[in-house]
Amino acid sequence: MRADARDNRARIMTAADDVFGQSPGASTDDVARLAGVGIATVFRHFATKTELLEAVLTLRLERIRDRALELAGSDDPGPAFFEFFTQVVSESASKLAIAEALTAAGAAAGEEAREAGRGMREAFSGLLTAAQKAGAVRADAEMPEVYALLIGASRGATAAKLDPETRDRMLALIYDGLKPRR
Amino acid sequence: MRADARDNRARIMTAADDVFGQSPGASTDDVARLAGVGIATVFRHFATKTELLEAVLTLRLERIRDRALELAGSDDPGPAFFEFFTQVVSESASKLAIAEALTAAGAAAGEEAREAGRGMREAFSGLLTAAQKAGAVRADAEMPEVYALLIGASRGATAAKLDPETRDRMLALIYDGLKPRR
DNA sequence: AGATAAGCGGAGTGACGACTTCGAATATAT
DNA sequence: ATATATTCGAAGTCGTCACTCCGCTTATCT
Repeated sequence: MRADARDNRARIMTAADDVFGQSPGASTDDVARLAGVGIATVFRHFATKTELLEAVLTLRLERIRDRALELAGSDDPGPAFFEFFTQVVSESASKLAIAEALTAAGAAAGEEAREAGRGMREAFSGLLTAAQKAGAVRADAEMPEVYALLIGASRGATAAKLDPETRDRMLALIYDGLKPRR
Repeated sequence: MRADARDNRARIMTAADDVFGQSPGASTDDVARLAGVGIATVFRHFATKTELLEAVLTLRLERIRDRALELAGSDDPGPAFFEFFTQVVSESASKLAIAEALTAAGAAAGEEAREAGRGMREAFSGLLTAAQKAGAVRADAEMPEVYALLIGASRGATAAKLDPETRDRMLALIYDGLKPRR
């Protein structure tokens, strides 16, 4: 692969991440313009718009997974779990826009993105069980509903454009529900 | 207004509610086809697609508000609050699709829909304070974050396509966080 | 029943966006 | 330095969708 081609690919990805993160309905032209390349170049690297969206989404998911794995190394599982939860919710706005764009564009997520999602959930699951073993999270809360809470909090915060204080108060309520019953 | 016109208007509204509730990206033709009328008829009753979406959304919001007002009359405020919460979350899928279609189509919601949203939130706020007075919900939880929870739970349940059991387990976690600390 | 005004359907129209084509430009290999 | 194969960008093409125009139909009033 030629050096300039690789450069362009990278520039397109970051531009797409930016553009779609802000408005899911953005056009391919918008991406090309921000990346400083022609439209054809975008389509040469990503055969379809859906493919581009998938690539961007996959990257995001992998970054979140890495963050989870990093925190899993911590020797204080309780705080690690809650910190991860909070972080994902705070950064949700742009990620969600991209996921939304994908479903809007071409129905289901492709294999690549689905695999990335799986990896992310596994890492999160690891954080959860560690926090439970440490007694920071009630033992009878299972992965599906806790994950649903994560998604819900993220989407809620994004949709309602919550200011940070309200978001933190909402998270505090959720965390109280997750803590062991006294 | 002629009788057949009123009939058609009603048929168009229910068709739109149905169609947009299932897929926010649906076209006006789809609505006309389901309603059994021509496209022009749709546009005669609703000058723009946005207007149609707003009408449908407003209707939904008003129905929810009415449900809240109805439950506010109950003499058992705790259960009334939680029942309302659960019900809104269960029915969220279609409502959200419509709200999404609106924002996707024409930016912000118009005056009519915003007014309906305000009314709905007021009714919900009434349920909340009543439940707090009855000691069923912790007193230090305020409207903004509780409302954020409602939105989040709804969006989460919809986005993740939760099966009813997981959804109920998630709600149980949320409700535990809302109950007074022991 | 007959007049008439309101309502109706379906074939346009114009804009927009995903994707393609093709001649010009540029990186690498000798 | 020159050849050549790859990449580039701008101007298309094609399909879709919101919205309009106009001749026909039908409810309502006398």
